[in-house]
Amino acid sequence: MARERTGAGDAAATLTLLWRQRPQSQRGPRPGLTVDAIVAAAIGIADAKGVEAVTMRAVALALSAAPMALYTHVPSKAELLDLMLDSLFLGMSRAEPAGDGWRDRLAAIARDNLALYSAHPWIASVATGRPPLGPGLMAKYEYELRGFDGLGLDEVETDAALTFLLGFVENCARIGGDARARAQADAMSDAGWWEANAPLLARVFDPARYPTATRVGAAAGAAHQGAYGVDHMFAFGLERVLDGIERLIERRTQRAGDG
Amino acid sequence: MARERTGAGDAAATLTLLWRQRPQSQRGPRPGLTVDAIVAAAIGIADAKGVEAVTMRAVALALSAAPMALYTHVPSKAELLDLMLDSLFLGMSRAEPAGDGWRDRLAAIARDNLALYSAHPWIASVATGRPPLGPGLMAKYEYELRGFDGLGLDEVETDAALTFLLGFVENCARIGGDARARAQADAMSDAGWWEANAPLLARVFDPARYPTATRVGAAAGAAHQGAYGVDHMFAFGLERVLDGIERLIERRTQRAGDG
DNA sequence: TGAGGATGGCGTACGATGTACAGTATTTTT
DNA sequence: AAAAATACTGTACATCGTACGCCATCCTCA
Repeated sequence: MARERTGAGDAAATLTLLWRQRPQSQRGPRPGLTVDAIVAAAIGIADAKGVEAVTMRAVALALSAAPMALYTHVPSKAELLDLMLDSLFLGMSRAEPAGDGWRDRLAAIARDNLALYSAHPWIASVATGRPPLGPGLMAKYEYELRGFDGLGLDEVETDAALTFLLGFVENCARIGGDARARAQADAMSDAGWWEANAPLLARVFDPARYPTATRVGAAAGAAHQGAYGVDHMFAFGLERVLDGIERLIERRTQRAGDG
Repeated sequence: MARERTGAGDAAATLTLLWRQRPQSQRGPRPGLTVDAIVAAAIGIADAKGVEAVTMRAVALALSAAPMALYTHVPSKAELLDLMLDSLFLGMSRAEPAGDGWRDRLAAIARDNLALYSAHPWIASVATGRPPLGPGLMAKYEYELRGFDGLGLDEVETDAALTFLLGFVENCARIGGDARARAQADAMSDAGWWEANAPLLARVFDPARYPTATRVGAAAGAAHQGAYGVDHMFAFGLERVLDGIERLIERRTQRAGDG
């Protein structure tokens, strides 16, 4: 029922935390906990039981510490979520793309992002808002921008195109993650849900009033049975995204030739 | 800190509620509350103070009722959110598009959806998950599918293209809504945030390590100052989306000519 | 060889949330 | 007039993030 947001804490504190710039003093007892350990434990819980299971109490329990002990290292839960995200960004694959052409490069970026969401479905429900400007995001941004090298787009266009591509992937991941979460919660797949509710819907729904919706909905529903739905959505959308970017590139190349 | 999800309740109960199919019996005291009144009050609170302010207690207070009185009419908060959404869908503009060509039709659909998100920014953070299969969504789906009439796409392609288009708009709305919410919470715009944190970031961030990110980020940051950022993102992305769909249409038309 | 001070960690407690449960009040039906 | 069904209310509970104050530990300086 509850969903979390990132980037809500004090900005300066968050930045120094993300870049691990806190000067470690000598006085005082040895820290038994570390930021990295806390982040790792939180990610583990999120992967295993979803974000809503990531409570300060649960994270502390996983580390055999008292709940309030976490606050020595992390200002609040919002910062913890930022740290979790950036940590995963930092760990993403950055294989040097073997210049297979820009379409393959961008498709690989999209697939890598989808894989990240797939491994950690909770990211899609947390990654909204201002992204954490940590080393992970920076490395990711740098790497992904390189995929646009030599396409003739200017800086603003490149950033917009990347944002467009990533937004598409995130949207797919969100829908896919929700579908999976629901299937788990209901112990019933989307297809099963439809079958269970079809007769009920038939009683209230007048096909004559919504002819197009009836026709298209039936065909789309049949085609999207099971987990195949999101895969198809991703494949279809990715082609549209790349075609759209291709048009932009063509126009820019043409303009450069004119000028 | 908390975000809500829809579609979590009992499916059959939700459907009868969405379509207002509950048989009203005669016995017992006159109802002082109605589903519509509850939904309207909840929407009012969400518009004024955000979804997180929509608590059962707050909605009840707005209706001068006790918190638990709501549960007579609405099974749970998840259903209430479903009802809020479907109610807004039902109220959307459905001007018959004056056949200006399919690009204008789809652009109008996108703009109408963006306007809805703009008037009720909280929708973007609630509209995840299985959509409420109520009269509002049905009417919306029917209307929007009509925008694809005569393009030569089959049913599955039409549904996929519409989902693609709407997903793009929702993503824009989510980012825009978050930016606005942050600006309100911090009493500081995104631009102001950047200025305040730039020196701090400069201390931890090594431009030599991320040359592309530095160059593109600076240009994109300058271009996206203020609220213009999301407008630009929407305009840019919409062109890409329509270009991508255009390619698909071209291919289908060509195939039909071949066959 | 202490004394002082900074720091890590903990126990308790508070306000907010959704909602279960057990009534009470009000109306129609028998 | 009694019974049954319905609308509403008051209280209570588990769970969450986290403010606050206390203690234990360790370095540093006298």
